[in-house]
Amino acid sequence: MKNKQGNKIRIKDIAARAGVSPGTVDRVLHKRGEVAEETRRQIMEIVDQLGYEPNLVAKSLAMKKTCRIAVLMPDPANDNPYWEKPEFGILHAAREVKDFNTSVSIYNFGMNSEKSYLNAFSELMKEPPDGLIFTPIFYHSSFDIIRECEEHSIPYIFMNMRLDGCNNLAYFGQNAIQSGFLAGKLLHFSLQEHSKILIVKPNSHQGTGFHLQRREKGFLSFFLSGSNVKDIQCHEAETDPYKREVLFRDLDKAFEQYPNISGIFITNSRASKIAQYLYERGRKGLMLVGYDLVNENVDFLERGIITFLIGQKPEEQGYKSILAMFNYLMADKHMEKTNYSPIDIIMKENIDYYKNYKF
Amino acid sequence: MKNKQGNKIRIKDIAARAGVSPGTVDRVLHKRGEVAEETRRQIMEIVDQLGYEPNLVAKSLAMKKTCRIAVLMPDPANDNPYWEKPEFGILHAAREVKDFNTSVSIYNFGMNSEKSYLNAFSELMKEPPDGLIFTPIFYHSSFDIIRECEEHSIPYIFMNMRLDGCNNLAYFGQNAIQSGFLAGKLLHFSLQEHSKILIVKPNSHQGTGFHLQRREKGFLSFFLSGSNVKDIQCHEAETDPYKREVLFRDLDKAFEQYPNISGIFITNSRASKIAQYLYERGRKGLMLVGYDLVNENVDFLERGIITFLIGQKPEEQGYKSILAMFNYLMADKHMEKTNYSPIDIIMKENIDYYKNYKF
DNA sequence: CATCCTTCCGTGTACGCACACGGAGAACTG
DNA sequence: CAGTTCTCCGTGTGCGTACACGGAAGGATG
Repeated sequence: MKNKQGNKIRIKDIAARAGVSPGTVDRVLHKRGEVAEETRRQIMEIVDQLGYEPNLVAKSLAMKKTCRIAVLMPDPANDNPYWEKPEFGILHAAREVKDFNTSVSIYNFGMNSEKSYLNAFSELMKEPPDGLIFTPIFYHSSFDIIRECEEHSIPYIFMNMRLDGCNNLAYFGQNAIQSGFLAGKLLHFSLQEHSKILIVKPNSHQGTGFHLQRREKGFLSFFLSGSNVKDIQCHEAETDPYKREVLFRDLDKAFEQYPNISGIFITNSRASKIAQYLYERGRKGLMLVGYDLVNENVDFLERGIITFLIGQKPEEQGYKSILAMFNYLMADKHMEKTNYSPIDIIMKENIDYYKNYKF
Repeated sequence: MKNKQGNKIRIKDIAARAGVSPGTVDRVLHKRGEVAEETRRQIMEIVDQLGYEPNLVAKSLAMKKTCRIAVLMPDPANDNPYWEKPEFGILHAAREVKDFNTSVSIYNFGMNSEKSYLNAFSELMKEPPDGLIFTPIFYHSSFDIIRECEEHSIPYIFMNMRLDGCNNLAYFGQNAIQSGFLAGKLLHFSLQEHSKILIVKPNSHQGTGFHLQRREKGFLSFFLSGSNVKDIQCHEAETDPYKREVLFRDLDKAFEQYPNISGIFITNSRASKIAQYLYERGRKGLMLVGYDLVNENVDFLERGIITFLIGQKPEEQGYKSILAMFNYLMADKHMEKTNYSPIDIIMKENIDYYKNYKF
């Protein structure tokens, strides 16, 4: 039998063994001096020997320290329902850490407005938090934010997106290039030889284009690598999937230009819009690969119009970002700098187990 | 700004509002009577109004109650390295709940020995635990175990495998039929028309065969459904993948009988053995689909000899089983009865994000 | 030798909750 | 009306840790 139960070794026990009072042990454990070297050494020996581990429950109860974590992310209500998912994870984590004297505040901004981004940040800086989690969508302003964080010694974590060369504690998000590569593989897998693929590139008004470019890069690199044994060709179409007329016009044009397209890859989460197009135009049998389990996408996946969705566990990204910051601030626990979420391959046959994320 | 921070409403606050002492509020909250109905009503009103939620940290510190959770599962050392994974999750959960007066003890048995199964159970029943988590591998003995649990009023959770018609609190595991169905889809996807598939059926000495049968059933049901538009044929071969000579002999025989097999599906976690066979025999270009991210499988997946692995997050199954039992015993939180783990589709291109499970 | 400071350590209180104990007052008994 | 029981409620202590405070012993200083 393997027993992993509480050692039940308390500060008091160590004190008794060492013949001192609990206060002394505490001073040693917290390295706040005022203990004779000989006594310190002896106590540390007993600590190591008994394998003392502090009771985190009692610790947090006694701790006066409270910590405030701020989150700066796009508004799920205004822009893209995708952002409900990280928010869901964040709220879940917030509930878990609430009783540990930790509060979480979410500040939202509009994805189309760099100004609202900076406004939300200065709003949260009215009471500087102990740690910041944010999604650095806008390139230049993000560096302003980073600078200000570093001036105030506020540690920060990137969620969902990241910038290179920063002193962020960590990044929780996806490996966009690799996910694009995988998308390429999936289409290659399911298509006949000499097929043609259309890559739909949303002309992003904002900084989020960064991600999309990487996905595309990964996608293309699959077909440029030796893996393209089926000699599949890629074409591109730039459009605005948020505007129905524009999208339909651009897709019509693309199909006119390349009539025998049999696979489509779209680099953002608007695959449902393409699916709607295919449905209305009566084009069947095409493979369609996109990103993210937003409701509309899930619908079309279940109806068989979207073939694959690539998931990235956005709920988990939010959840883990909060917990990592919490552990860093309250327990001095450090983390890996890069934390890629899994690249989930989701089809009609396994969507059921992904669509409602359970913690 | 959305703020999800601690309400900071304590029993003391409620007492002050109601003009009574904290002890009275406590009696009301714990429904242990000795409070005048009028007072009770008034206090409950304030509780609802202020939205009081107990501080779980302080609660568990003050709680005298301790709880012991026992786990009964196959020995990872003796049998199948697969079982290291649920154990990993269990140990992780054990660490998290340790400071909440909860201990976790793991009892192992050999998958080939129904006797060791019952032995381990009676061993753990020497001190009956407050809750039991187990993998009901052996059909009949499992019902003995269940009966004894119910006599002692010990709640139990099925992990990884389950029996129908029981009063288990919950099941954490996979949907074996659906995962087989998905495997069928994957092979169908990646094969040409009129291909032939070989299903390798391990002749399981033990009760674990249950799972394997369901996977096979799901697999076949895909090809029997209208989905088999490519007219792919399935053949079967029973063998013992644990014994190299037997396996090689049986596979040689199968390839002789059906020379143009281009896809193989194996229903348990020994895909690596088939891969080894294909490698040694120089058979390339076959699609091979199997289960579980045990090291050998991961190796062959990375080398491109295994095409797909189906994962089921065994670490999470272990972790969630413990946490669910903990929440049930210590916080009266109830759970869903059926908790399927996701059916992860894993290829060479996304294995990196699955092989080392991170909590 | 009195005074003061330094070094080292013990004691006490608080964190929010659970629960045991006991006490005040009403109600009931003989 | 003294004595007993019962109802309802306040107080106190402990869970394991953090930290403030203060105290004893010893040395330094005048």
